[in-house]
Amino acid sequence: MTRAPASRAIEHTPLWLKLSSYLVLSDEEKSYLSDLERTIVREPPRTDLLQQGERYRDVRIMRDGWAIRHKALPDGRRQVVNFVLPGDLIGMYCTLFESADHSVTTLTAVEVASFPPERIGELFRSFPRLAAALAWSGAREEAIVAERLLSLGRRTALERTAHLIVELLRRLSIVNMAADGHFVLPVTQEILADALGLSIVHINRTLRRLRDSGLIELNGQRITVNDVRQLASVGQFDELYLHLIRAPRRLERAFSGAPQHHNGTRPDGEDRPKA
Amino acid sequence: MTRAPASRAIEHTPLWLKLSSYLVLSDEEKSYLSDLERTIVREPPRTDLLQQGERYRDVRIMRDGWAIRHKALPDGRRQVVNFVLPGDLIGMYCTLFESADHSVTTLTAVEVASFPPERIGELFRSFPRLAAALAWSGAREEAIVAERLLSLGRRTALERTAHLIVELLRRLSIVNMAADGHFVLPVTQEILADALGLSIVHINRTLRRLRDSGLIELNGQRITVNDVRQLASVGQFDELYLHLIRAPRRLERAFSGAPQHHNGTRPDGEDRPKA
DNA sequence: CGGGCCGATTAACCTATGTTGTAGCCCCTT
DNA sequence: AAGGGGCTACAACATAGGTTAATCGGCCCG
Repeated sequence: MTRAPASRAIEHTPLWLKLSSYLVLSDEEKSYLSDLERTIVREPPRTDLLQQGERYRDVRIMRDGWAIRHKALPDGRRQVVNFVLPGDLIGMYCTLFESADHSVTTLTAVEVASFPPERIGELFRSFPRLAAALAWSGAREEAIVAERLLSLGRRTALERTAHLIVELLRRLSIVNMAADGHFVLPVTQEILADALGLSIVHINRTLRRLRDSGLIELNGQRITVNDVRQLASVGQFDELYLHLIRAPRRLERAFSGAPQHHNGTRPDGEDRPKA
Repeated sequence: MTRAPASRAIEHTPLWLKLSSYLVLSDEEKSYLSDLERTIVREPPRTDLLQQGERYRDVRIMRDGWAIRHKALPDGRRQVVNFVLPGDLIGMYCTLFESADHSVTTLTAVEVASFPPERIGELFRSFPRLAAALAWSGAREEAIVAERLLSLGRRTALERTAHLIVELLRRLSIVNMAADGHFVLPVTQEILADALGLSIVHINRTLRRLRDSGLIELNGQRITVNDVRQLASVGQFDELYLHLIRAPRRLERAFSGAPQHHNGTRPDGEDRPKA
């Protein structure tokens, strides 16, 4: 692992990009966030950033590169739960738990920020809007996992594969890593198989069908989506679950006040539901 | 829907039970939580508490009864994402989003508490430890979904089914709804099928195998697990993912201080990682 | 008492996907 | 240049699980 100074201004950090699509953050929040990303670490491909069963680890913020979050059965069968892209958090949840129930492994060389879990408490106490924004980010991740569950449970191999490709395309464009329907997919077919609950042979067959039908092109790790519309329709892709829309105004309002000490009296209860 | 006064003291509320297995909460936090559960609503079976695509809804806390969280494809195929048991939150995440990406439907008559989403902001601002505890609860739920993803992707029908039964048994015992390996499973085989990504016929076959091998017994909706150990081993069940262990002490410590105003200066940074 | 509906059950048959095995390609290392 | 490892590709065969359809029992309701 290599250490390196933070090279980008916080405004160009993928996490910032992602969060600010959700909330407008204040200068104080911005500077706190940038402090969290102060310690930058580089790791080579195929490094475990977190291991199933592990007790304790720093929280990481992915800044550049790809990783996978995966779980394994004792006999070696493996499921990729999600792809970790720039702007995603690693082990955020794990700090709330005694030990990790999944592993995170890099696919490419990555650049991650790293901070000790104690700072999560600090964050919740002092920066409630930031805490809520991170909860939002976690919720969005869970929504992605739930959608993948729908894929594995109820979509055919072809549909699943199409769906995943469209999802990655959408997620990558948020952080400016995809343009014109093509992007780099630094992934072996084995990993795709483990993500989609298929055998490696069947993933191969399925990709072939997608190529033969002209929907996608593959050149090494570069994938080109020729017709996003049609691919999305094959995969029954509905981007609602990615929750790319800004927070509802009513919620913004609920967060807009200054943080308050709790003092035993309950905040104004005049907004009770219809009696 | 029927309104009813809160009948139980907060200490016996399932949410309280669940959260206090995680954090020791103060009296102030206790009274705020009890205030959130002030408005109680009863709903009959087969009622939608939340609908995919819906814009806005109160947050609900399940106090009694069962529900399912599910997603549907346009053509009607359906996946049950999770079972909602007493102590679980409904739509908590959805308030952070513009609209819901899943539905929640009751299986039995239920008793839920209901509060407007604005109070989430209030909660984050004034009760950071409570906010963290709810984030923990959300993280735990996502861990359950991820484990189900592993099931659908990599476990056989028999393993999946065994795994789910053990999971429900464990979750129900936390809220005192299972004893001696038996509990009420208010669920049709169609719902089980939708939860496990199987056809209804195959669920039937699989349950038969489990019965024939003497691992479980079914009498109407009552299910009895004769040998939890063995059933868990069939399902490759490892309860790590349920995160039933109390919060690590280091995190308790991080939360133990009084809430602080943020003031632009960063809280002590002396606990940086090894340099 | 006679529908009629819903859910469980089972049989017979079918297919999507898994398994096994072989080959070729690319890229590294020596 | 030879060898080896990792990955893609594809053919041949095997099977877990899906589909269709029929039966049965319980329960509600007129």
